[in-house]
Amino acid sequence: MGVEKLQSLRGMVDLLPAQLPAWQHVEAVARDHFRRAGLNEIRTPLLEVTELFARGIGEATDVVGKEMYSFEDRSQRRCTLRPEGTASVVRAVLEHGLLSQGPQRLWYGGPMFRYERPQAGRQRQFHQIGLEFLGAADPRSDAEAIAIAWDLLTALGASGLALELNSLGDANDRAAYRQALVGWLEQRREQLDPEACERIATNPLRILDSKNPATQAVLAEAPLLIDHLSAASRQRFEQVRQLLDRLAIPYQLNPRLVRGLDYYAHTAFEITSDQLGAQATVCGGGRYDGLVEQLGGPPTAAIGWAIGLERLIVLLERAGAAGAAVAVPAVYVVSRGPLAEAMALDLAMQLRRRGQAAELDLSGAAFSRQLKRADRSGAPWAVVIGESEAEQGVVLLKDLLGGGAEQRLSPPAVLAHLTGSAS
RNA sequence: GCGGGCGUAGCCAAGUGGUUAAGGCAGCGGCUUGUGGCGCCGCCAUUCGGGGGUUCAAGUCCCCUCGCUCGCCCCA
Repeated sequence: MGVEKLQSLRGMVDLLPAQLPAWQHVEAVARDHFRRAGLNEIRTPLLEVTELFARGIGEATDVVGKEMYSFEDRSQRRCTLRPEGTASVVRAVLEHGLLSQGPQRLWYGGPMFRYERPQAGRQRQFHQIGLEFLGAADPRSDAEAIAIAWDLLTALGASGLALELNSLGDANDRAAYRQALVGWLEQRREQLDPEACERIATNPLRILDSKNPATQAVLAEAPLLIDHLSAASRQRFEQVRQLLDRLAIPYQLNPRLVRGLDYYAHTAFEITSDQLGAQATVCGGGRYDGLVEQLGGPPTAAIGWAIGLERLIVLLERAGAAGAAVAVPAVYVVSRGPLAEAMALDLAMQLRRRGQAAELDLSGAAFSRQLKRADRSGAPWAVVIGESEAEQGVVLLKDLLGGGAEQRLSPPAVLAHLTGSAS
């Protein structure tokens, strides 16, 4: 039969005109928050050398191990569509020597790609906005980064938010803890689910995150990372907490919060909402003091986070805080007959040149049809041009919101009337 | 990658093996060859995501496949 219908790839979704006002609203509010916080935008390529993510995110992670869109280009270079933003931002900052100009306060936004099973709030192409402070070691930067995320989400009207906080300590702390945890887990191997057993060798910290109730029950007694922090790490965490208290940002300590990407250290946090179902995390982030060095740069303290826009917009819709409707024209121009139609195009363009949103009806249908559309467009004014008006060089200006009263005016008078200039 | 549910027009949706696939919204045309919001009339699925099978007969049953969805996993 007919030609096979084409459709978008699985997990790749279109954003249609009716949805975009909500997106644009979120983006505008985010931009404004970033501007006031003294952040500068950075844009990096969607496609990067695979090694950037392998080295930056960690080979043992799920994201790198099984979720990347990787392929060889025509010159046999290993390429990957970015699964997250931080590694690219760090690469760009190093490549262009931006750190020599001092600490960098950056934000970014755009599509990310992960080959996962699509689900509510989880697509294969999804969008994040995020910020990165590079060269920021002070505990105040942790609190500031979190506060900016919290303020942004709150300002947008997100509801049911909770901030979960943990400290992962530094590399030494984690090595010590890892040893203690592995020892403890080995003793209880037979009580753990098979997946957890596998992870004892590969990524034991992630076992703490297990959703398996039986495993969680066993883990209730497990040693905690927080108890293996050095005095300095502990003190640092305490400072961050005090600053958050001072900012009146509520949080819950979650000693089991272990972020999936390898580069995190010290502060780790997630902002979740109880309105989102399984994919509850709207914002995730933390400190990644080792990453810059790992990617070939100087030792550089850093912290950042990312917000998932699809999830955020779902959240705003559920909270009834979604954006405005699609654009409404100021004038709807209706015409019939060759002379009138030419005049209508000219008038519409002149209105646009003067800053007005003018919609031109090109259907050539009966006036009743055209006016029906004018009414539905929501425009407060219609300009009506028929053959007799066109011959006399005048147009009718019709008030669609009031009683529908019409004035006969010359084109310059209409322009003056609709653009608010003195008539 | 694993498990459950679902798939009728642009959208919502009736239909539960018997042969012309309800209805509503939107769209298009007309009543009104020049006037909107209301009304009335007409048009809008040779076909039920796609393919195969069972049957005299399939949107309805079976298999495969694609997609959506919910959960697991992971994460934003």
